[in-house]
Amino acid sequence: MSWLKRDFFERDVLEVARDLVGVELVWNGCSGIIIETEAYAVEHDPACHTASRPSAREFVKSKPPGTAYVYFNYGMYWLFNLLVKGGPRDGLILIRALEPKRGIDVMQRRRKRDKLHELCSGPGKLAVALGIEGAHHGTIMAGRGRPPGCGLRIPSDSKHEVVTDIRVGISQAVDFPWRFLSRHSPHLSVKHGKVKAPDVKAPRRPE
DNA sequence: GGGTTGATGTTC
DNA sequence: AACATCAACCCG
Repeated sequence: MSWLKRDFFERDVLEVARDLVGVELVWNGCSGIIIETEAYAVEHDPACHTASRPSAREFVKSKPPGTAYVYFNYGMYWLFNLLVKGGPRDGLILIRALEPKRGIDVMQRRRKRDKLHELCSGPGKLAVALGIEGAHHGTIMAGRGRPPGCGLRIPSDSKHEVVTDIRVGISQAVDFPWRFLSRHSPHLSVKHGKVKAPDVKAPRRPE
């Protein structure tokens, strides 16, 4: 049982996203096994923040691999990502679901839910459960500078059948098969990725 | 079950 | 205006 080091995040973003399934995310007294991730690539991926946000490009440029990229979405939820950098493809990996392990009572209180499969079965949910907020943007999660309470650990008994799927909840590059999940886990977020149907209520383009 | 909707605020 | 979400609510 050892902490992931910085070089884990110095590889191709898809490889890292797949390898994170089965890894324990440890966060200030709470933890869970990562069972679902999504990869976003810095280059040639319209769904990645770097495609539209200068601040995200600056983050990638200035931070070391293994740094937490935390942002606020839909006016309500913090989403937790990890920076991959220094391999063939740089990117950000969204942590989408955990199997709760440690600090379950604390997570139940924060989530106001008792059932284990409702604690961390989604990226917004797991941030609430772990107590992740904007102040944690930039937390170093591997290598030198990592706070003692936070990190990524390889469990001794990691047995996961990793399945690939398309990414969830986006409207750009919807068909990239860059979602990775542990098959049959009861702690996943949504069941299957689906290509969004055209929105009939979308405003028509003026003549 | 599945589909729909409102809550909410940051970024560009 | 769009947005890497969630839970409550409807209907059946």
